[in-house]
Amino acid sequence: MARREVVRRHMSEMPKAYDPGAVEGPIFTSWMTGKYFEQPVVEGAEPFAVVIPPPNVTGSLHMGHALNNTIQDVVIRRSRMTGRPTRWIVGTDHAGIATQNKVEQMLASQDLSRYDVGREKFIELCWTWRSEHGSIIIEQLKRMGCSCDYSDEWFTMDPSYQKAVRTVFVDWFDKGLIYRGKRIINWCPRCSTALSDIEVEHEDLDSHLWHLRYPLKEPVGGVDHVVVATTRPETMLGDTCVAVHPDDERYVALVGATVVLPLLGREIPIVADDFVDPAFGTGAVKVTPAHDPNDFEIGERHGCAKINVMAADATITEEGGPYVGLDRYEARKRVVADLEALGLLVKTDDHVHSVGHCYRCHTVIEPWLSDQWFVDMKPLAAPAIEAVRDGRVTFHPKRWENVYFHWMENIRDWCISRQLWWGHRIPVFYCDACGETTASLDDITVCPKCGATDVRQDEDVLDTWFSSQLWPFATLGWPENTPELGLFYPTSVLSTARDILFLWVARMIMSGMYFVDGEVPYKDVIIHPTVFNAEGKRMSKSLGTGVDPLDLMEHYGADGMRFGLMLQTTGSQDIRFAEDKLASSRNFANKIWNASRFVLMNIAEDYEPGEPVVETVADAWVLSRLAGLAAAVDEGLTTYQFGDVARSLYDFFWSEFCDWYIEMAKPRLTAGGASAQIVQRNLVFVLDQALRLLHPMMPFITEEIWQRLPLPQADRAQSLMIAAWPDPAKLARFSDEGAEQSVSRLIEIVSGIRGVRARYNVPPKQGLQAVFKTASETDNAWLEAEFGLMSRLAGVSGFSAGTDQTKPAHAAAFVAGGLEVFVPLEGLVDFDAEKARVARQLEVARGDLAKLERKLSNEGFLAKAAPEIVEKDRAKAAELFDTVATLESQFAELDG
RNA sequence: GGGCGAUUAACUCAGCGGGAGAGUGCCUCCCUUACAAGGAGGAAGUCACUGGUUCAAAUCCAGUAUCGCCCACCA
Repeated sequence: MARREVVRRHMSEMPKAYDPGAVEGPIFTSWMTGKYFEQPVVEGAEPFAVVIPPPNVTGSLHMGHALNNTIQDVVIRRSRMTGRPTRWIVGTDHAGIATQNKVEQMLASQDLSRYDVGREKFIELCWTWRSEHGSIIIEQLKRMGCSCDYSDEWFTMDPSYQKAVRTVFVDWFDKGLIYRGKRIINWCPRCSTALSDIEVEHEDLDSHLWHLRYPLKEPVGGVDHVVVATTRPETMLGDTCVAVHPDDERYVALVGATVVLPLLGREIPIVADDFVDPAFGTGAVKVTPAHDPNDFEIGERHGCAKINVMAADATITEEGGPYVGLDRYEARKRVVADLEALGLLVKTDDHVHSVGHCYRCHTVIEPWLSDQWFVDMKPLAAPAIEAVRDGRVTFHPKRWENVYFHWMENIRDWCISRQLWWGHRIPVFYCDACGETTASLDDITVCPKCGATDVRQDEDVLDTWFSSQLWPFATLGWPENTPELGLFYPTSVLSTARDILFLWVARMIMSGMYFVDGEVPYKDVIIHPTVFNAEGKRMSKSLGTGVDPLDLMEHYGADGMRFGLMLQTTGSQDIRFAEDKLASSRNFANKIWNASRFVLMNIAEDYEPGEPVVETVADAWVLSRLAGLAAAVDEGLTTYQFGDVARSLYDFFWSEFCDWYIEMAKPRLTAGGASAQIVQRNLVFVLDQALRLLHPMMPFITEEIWQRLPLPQADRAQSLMIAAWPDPAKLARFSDEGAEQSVSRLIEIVSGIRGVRARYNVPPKQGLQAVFKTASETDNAWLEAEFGLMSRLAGVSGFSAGTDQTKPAHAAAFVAGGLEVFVPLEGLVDFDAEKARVARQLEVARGDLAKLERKLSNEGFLAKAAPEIVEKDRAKAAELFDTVATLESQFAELDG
């Protein structure tokens, strides 16, 4: 009922310019009210699901989100229109470190730390923070028009999600895939937590290679010291041996000797180890097993002590003797200075080396020895590698599969424990009485082994990515065996940025296959381009190099931003964000608006909705082009070629529908009668189909217009969102090669005449005459039939045509569509200019002809090229030959 | 150290074996009853370089240069 009113809205309500701000809000509300985002499951139809990469609750929309969510919405809306039960699962990620940082900052503003408020209160504050800020990004997705199922919004700390996380942990723990160990991990002294290897960002920094002289306790063969090279001199406080290569003749005699560690006086051995590269530095390595993964290995092999000289905040511990309490960089300075004072600093070389930084706060990470929980990844990786290899999961573009394989085949164990408070607490309980360690789905207070009642839970929480990896099935209700899980798993497409390929994508495949019957979590993975700024730099809020999607939507509309992004999403090329593309898209929206306004304005009072009818070549042409468009769009979306699709839509709508078909339709509309009725139907039909094809990329404007279209009953729907997607197979009936050729020819001739008009500055209102010298009776008939259109489009009021026509005096002349065209211009022709122009054309035509003739006289070409190519070139050569002859005679005439 | 991507018109980018394209910008004309966020016309490119494959190369292969990205236990 409400819809009826909407349809009846008169076009006078359509302002001359499209105003996205006035349209988008109400349209989105109507979608929400209509519950179109929650499409019911239909028996027999193949479900289609996408899980959104859950944005952090701390997040706000940036250009990466804008692009990624446009892609997902395009795919989702297209699927929904094809009638498949379609769900876009939405939600947010609790984002352990990021959220904890936010709340800690908040506390810091009151001069408080998390320790001041305590764990319980702190977690409570995190929940409060989440409820106050966590839905900002969800609202921004709505602003973009994203058609997620907001009625079922997920959060990675929901009770059922917590259950999924615990189920996974306990299962892997019981299977021995999760273990605890004392290892060198990546420690962020600022966040005060361990990080996994892939949460560390390496950056080459200019630094130094310090050469330190370590004295021997007793000289060996006259040698009283060994020189080691290091990039982190402060770690020498934790040195427990010096290593050399066993075959290094310079040092072989020293193996087994004792070094007195400077500054601390500790006696440490010289050991031989294959790891040492004799060519690097001095060939002698100071070994600090507690502060370097390689040194850890060497230390293990030689039974050296592991002395931890650094505290959690990267200050020196008591093990560092006089340096206790100093920050690591202050300690570095002091150690170097003190060694220099002792004459033990041999030299300081400039040295560039790669330094790891925390991916959350960019603090330099410290390799640090500590007790952590790990996942044994190799057994999980094997089936996930296989799934991509055999095509159960396909990456787009495909080359990302190699990146995936490389990482998966060299996968290392995953450190999953974090020394944070906000997150999924590790469900492990220790019994101090009997030493038992238990992983449990439910909290326990009694030791299952000895019955002691003072069990305590592990203090750490899990890596946020540990819970994120469960997203595709935890959001479908797993570990319960829900109907949703059966219907929508595996999901259809995952679209994401490449920087979380390992952190998230790979891990979802591994855990999904492990827990859901060996089934992959999604069939297609789209790795979309990264959006950079105009200078090609990463967009960054802190550096002020970013562009805010909300501002863009303000200026260009949500549709303008979406379409502009889609235009730039081509191949695998990263996007240097070009705002002028958004301006064209906003203009495009305006074009759609005005073309629609024109169509609606020209619908007669007694208009009867109905099927399109081919009355003229223009009708046949536009329907044929539409059929081609539908096929191209459908195919392009299937293969995720978003840029191609956007361009096809743009070109069809603007260049073909607006510039030519609407212009060709005008005389018929003005004339009225049966022909007007037919052309109205065709205009409505083509517009309707075009709006459907445009809808996934430009949902708002298309919906707003579509509601006003007078469609046949069968084509109607409550919303364009759920209207039928144009079926290329059905539209193929409109394909008409002949009509396409005929109109191409017409366009060529009209453009030629317009060119004459522009060259001689003939005012638009001044009519022109045209004389066509044709080659056959067929041409004459064709001209006779199509002249009406031509006259309107080129402003030609009269014509004569025939095989015997000759060039009138004072006429401009050109060749187009296989005809010689003369436009008499009494007194207007500038002979010199015209001569120069014809000469130029002649030169080009002769050049082309010569090139073609050379090709056609090449026996290799004739023998080996495909016959249809040869045929095409022959026809082209014949045409060029005629053109050259014509131009030559024109030139001769001008000469005389 | 290993790998990947890019190099096409002034700018941003398509095209990826057989006629060099688009948008923006620029030049000329036009406020024509859908749209000046518009219409019509136009100028503008040894497709980075070198070699190879092919009847045919912007397109495939190899190498070079420049820029960018990723991976790697680079004391």
